[in-house]
Amino acid sequence: MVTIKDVAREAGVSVASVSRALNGTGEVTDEIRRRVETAAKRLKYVPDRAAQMLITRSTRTIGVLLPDLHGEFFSELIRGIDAAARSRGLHLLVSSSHGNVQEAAVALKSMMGRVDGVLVMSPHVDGRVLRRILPRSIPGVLMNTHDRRASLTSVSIDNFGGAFAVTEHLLRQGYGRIAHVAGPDGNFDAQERLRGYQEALAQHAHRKWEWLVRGEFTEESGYRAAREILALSERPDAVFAANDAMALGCLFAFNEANVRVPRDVALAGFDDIPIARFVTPPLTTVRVNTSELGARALDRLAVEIEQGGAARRSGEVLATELVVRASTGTGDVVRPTQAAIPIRRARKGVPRS
Amino acid sequence: MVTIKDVAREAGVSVASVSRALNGTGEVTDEIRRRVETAAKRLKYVPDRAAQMLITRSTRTIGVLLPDLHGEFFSELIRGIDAAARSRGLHLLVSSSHGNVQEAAVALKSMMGRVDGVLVMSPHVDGRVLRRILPRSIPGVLMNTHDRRASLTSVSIDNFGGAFAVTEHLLRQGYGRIAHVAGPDGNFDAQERLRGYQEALAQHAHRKWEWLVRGEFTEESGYRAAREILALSERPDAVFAANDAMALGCLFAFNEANVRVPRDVALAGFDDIPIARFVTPPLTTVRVNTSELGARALDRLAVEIEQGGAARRSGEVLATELVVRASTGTGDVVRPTQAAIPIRRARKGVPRS
DNA sequence: CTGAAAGCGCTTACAG
DNA sequence: CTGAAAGCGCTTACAG
Repeated sequence: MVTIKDVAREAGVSVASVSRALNGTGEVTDEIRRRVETAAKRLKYVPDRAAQMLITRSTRTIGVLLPDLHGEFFSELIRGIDAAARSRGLHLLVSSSHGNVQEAAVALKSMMGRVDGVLVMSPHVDGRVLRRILPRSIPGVLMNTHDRRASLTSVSIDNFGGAFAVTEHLLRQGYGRIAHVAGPDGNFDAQERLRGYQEALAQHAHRKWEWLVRGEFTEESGYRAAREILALSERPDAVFAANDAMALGCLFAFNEANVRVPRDVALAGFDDIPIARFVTPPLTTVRVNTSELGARALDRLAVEIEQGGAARRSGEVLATELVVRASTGTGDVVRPTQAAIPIRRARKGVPRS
Repeated sequence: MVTIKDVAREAGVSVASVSRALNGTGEVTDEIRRRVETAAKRLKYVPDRAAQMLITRSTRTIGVLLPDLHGEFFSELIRGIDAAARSRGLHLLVSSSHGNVQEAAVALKSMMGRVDGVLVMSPHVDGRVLRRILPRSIPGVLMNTHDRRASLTSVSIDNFGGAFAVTEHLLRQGYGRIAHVAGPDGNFDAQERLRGYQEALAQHAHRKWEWLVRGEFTEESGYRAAREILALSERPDAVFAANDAMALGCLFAFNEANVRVPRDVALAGFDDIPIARFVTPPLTTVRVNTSELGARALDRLAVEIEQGGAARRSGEVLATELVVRASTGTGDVVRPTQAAIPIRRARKGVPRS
């Protein structure tokens, strides 16, 4: 292994000068810089990161805690985080696949000392849990997780606004009996989407019909939910599933039962996964910019790390787009819903589309 | 920050004893162990990773280099890698989204000193490139990338066997004019799948018809390929697309042109993405255990790290499964193709299903 | 079994 | 501008 001493000897200078020349910190004559650089190149010198970390107290690394990874959503999220990290010269230490709070806490603790901050999205880790685990000196940013005390920065998708927009779209299309296939109990996204659905119905006082069934955000649970719906004596004329995977499960069940979409029942989802526009009929849904969610969260965290505790905590909500396709009876129009707004306002439950 | 010195003072012992007691290395009396543990707990002591890395020359971290992340495949891959890493107490430093060799090399170099080994899957990094970048002391394992000189361990999906099996299935179903929508030129998976298709045709000497069009592994390119196919004066009676995304694009184009699947043309893909069984008709395809690919690659790498250069390099190929669905004219049978075999044999081009 | 001390490779006041 | 030296927090022969 070639160390800074070897370079210093080769260049005929002190290790201090090597450090200064290579890092661009402190003044160094051109002559010395040149000699150091050629020596470093000749010896293929690579500074030892561990030693740098130890002395500078900085790892240039971000920890990323994710739930069990399944599907497109996470690859997009990581993609956004990675691109933002790369452009800032930060490294990413990722950990996923923990099934409960304990495992998540272990994963998080084992990152301490290796990272300058953490990005967290986990059904098991909310603001309270994260605050308890994290040392004061390590900033953390929550993704798609609400922090009640708002003492941690969070970045979220506008689940409420998207669900509101799609429900309102169905109402405007003339559907009056809209069922909702909700996501798992306790899931933040699921709660917000349910809230958007209910708020839109509440705004249209003359349409009081409401029907709810729980799913697990999987195709299978969507299929089962649709079977339940088909068995109702009083069937809905439209179904809004809390994500596209469940909507696809519904579509499968409807096809099987010879129930035509949208003629017999309209169908809408959430996420705009790539396949949504390839199914028959193409699926009305809400487009979510997942990679941007990751990128924004990383940017926020980077700022907090740089400012070292001086940065203001904040909540940010990312806009969604309503994507209207044939499954709700009409064309292929894409309507933006709203621009990013502070979370405070988003949580008031006021329609914004 | 609380250091090992603080714990030593609190427990009334030397730092050496604290280190020994906490790490379980070297003999320590129960009395000392107890005092150290309570002191560590009371002070919430967490060993500084950077200092440990510096002195032990071990990071307990694996670097993972991936191409631009798109789709389900990568979340599954990372999932498999992460689970295997967790069970060995290893951390994961991931980097993706580099568009060329230079960027990949920079990413890889910036990992040096932070990782004990690297896992690589990148269209821009083959065995030769990786060997040039990596210091001798850092082992590397290639995923789905062939190393000509076989001086690096690699773990791959049996693309050849899967493509052979699906093509043979079409031939046995009686299709004689099978077109292939290939993946990008120079892509390893694409090359192997093409080879499997051609080898299966070659084995059935009486079926000489062959037609090839290049795609980019995207739905859009599959759609365009199908448009080309539809324009042929002499149309094929079956299409084998090199991945499911392109097969879905084909299906979309066929539906649009009122060409019925499988009545007018049979269709098969590769990957068995979740949606494959939900489209109409359900898609015949080849199932790939992506998370296992990641897990196996990590396990191999971990062994090489432990053995420190003494480990034998090896090639491993993971079996695939042919999944027969309605898009090729029949039921829902699932047939395994083969067990994992050494890459040497796999590369002979002998049919194994 | 235990402790004093060396040393991992680097950065950064400090003095010149 | 440059170099000698201290020190980051830890592990591990070494001597007792």
